[in-house]
Amino acid sequence: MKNDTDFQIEYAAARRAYIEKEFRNLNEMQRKAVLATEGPLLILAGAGSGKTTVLINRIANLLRFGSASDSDWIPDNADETMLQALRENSLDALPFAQVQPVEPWRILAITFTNKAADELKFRLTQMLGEKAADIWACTFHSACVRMLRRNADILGYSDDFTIYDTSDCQSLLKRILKDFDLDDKIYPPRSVLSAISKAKDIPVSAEEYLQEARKFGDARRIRIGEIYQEYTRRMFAANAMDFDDLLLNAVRMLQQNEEILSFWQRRFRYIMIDEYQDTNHLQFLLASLLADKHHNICVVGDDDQSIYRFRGATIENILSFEERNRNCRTIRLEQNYRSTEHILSAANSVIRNNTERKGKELWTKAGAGDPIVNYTVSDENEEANTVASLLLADYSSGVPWRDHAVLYRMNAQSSQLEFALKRVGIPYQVFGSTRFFDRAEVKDVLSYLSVIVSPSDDLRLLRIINNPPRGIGEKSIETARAIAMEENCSLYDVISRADRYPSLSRPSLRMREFANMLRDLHQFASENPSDAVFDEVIKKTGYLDMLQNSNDEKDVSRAENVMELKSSILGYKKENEDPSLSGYLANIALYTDLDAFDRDSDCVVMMTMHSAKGLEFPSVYVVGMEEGIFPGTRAIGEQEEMEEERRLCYVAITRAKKHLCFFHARQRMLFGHTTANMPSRFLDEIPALDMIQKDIGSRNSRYSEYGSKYDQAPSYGYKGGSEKSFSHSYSGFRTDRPAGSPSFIRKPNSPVKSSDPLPELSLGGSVRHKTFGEGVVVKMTPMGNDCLLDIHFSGVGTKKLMLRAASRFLEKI
DNA sequence: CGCACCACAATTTTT
DNA sequence: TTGTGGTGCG
Repeated sequence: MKNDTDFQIEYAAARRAYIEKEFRNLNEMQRKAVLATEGPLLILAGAGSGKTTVLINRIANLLRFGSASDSDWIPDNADETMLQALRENSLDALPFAQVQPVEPWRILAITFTNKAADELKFRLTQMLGEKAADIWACTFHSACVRMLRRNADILGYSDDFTIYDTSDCQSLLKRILKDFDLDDKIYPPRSVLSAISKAKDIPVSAEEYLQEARKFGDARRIRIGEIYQEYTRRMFAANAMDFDDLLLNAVRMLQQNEEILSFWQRRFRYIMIDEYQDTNHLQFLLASLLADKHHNICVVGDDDQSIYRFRGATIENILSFEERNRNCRTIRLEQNYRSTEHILSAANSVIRNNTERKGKELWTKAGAGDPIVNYTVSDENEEANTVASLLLADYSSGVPWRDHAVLYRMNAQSSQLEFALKRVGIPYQVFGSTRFFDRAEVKDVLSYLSVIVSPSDDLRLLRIINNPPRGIGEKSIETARAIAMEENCSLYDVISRADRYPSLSRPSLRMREFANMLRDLHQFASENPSDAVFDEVIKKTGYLDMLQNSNDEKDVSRAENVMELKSSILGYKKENEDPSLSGYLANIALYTDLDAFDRDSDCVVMMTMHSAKGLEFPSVYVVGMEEGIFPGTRAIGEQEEMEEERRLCYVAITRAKKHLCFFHARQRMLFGHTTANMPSRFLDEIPALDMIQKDIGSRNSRYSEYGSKYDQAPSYGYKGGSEKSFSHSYSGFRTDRPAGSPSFIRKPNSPVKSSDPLPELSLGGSVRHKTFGEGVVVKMTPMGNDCLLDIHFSGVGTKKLMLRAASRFLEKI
């Protein structure tokens, strides 16, 4: 009976039905995607269509049922009893529904951000428990690091290679330009770096690049080729890799070594890649290599959300996935679970103006919802004030701060908004300005730690050799560098035996003292945990002393930042079984500010539209909807650029769940110049039915001007501490721990400490606000441990303020 | 050698 | 307007 074809079909169908029941909470398309386990699969997932849910359930399906949902194969021992059990959905039918359940470590799930990876891991753990820990859910870059740490030696790197972040690369490049005596106006570091990055993406080596450039006789390209070559040489000498190198070297490693390739190919039976529209060519190569044995590669993406073309992402990867994988199945997820109809209609209408796309229409069962509001304001101050009052109004009707996001095109637009919110006491979090790990003092200390791990890291050694000052001057350093160049050894080697070089006789002693200190620290690091190394470093180098003995008040916050770094080291130690200093440093390099996004703290979120990708908020405020800003000047007249801007607009719109507001100003001051801009063309692309117009007019402009006088004073009225540290959020590592995060996650601009004295206000009492002047309290509405105040300021009008956070602007009179 | 002052330029940036 | 990098002086 058991080989009977009918039975086989029946059994497979019953098995599939059984599995389908497990995923009955998904919609049909989602379920299809979850159950299609074998072979290449392209999931075109519109914004808010539940793609993470699909990813997670797909993994769950693989772990639980293996390929059963997508296979005709039935076990030899399959019989009527088992079929019956499946049909009856009986509890012990599970084994009958399994075909080679997948071991967790055979799954590779690639995301683009650490945050997304953490989120994935967290949700997988929730669903699957402990075994989720063995799934490789990580970014391309961290996957590469993990693979390279095992075998980078075949490429000539040692396994404790360091990772250079963008600013490290920039300083390296600047050094090279200087040494080559090239003008950084003619060879701007950023664009040279991007040329190198593009070359690596193809990938083309420095030698090939040079050869090609020489063939065409292009002088500039030859120069860039030479820079590329030197850059590569120095990176290698420092045992360092930049972000592109991580990918490039992983690819090289797999291409060059059959054994390693086959190891990883066999290991990853299923590969999933999220945000596929943002992959570059190297990432495509890497994925292709890894998937070349099992061909079980599932990519999820949305061509309409590709907004990183400028960074080398190629939409081509997703557009041609079907051609490249002939037996590929494609599933479209178009039902949106996030937004209301008006918002989706706007999104669809805007993106329809793009030509290069697969074509997709989002729809929802959520209902029409509230129309979008398009505000016309007179200038950027009124814009900020309007946002602030809308936020306050919403908060006073019971909506938490965290439900709101303010999005803009450029980080430079955030400052006026910050002041407006600060003034009325709205807690907020700004993302994307100076990263914590980019701060000079943090980089300094990290450089010490890096050099201790790998002394051949010339770049970082240069950063600290005379910092704190130890009498090793520019001249001496140059001499030492020249010797290092000549002897083809590292700078460290030269200074540690400085007494051997007559030309270094004067700084010799100080150099050797410094080298000895590093050597001792290196020794210390091999026997002590990383936090102790940190302590030893700041003690022995006198770095913290330097900050603490300084008269500059900025150094107080610098010292705080340095100590914050220790928290992050401790955090790393706590979360890793085998914490090493080099592991910590690698982790840092791959860390971004967005990872610190803290949805637990009740704050309004401010970020660029780019950073907002992948997030959602009940209320979204998009400011600066003006020609020349969004779309930016550079995109106007450039078809491709414009389409990217439009995709960005699509991303911004689809962040909103319920409420969406646009703002455009009649005139705006940006970079010190006032310009009058037309409303953004994207606004015209939104159907009138979905959007109502509101003109704030110039009624309030007098008051905003009054306010603007103070808006320009950066640290106005702030007692002690650094302003910056309050308006930014940063933290150490976060594998998802929703609550109970260690203390180094700082709550930004959070309502003032409850210990701070609050002005004792009473209804009808008089106050003075540092911006608005004198006023009378006309209404007090207690909210949680705070209080919403309505204060009538003479000549300004009635303003709503939050007592706690606005108290530093307020005094009782 | 360190600090102060002035010119200059300034999308976006998952790693 | 803001931040940064280069130069010149004490």
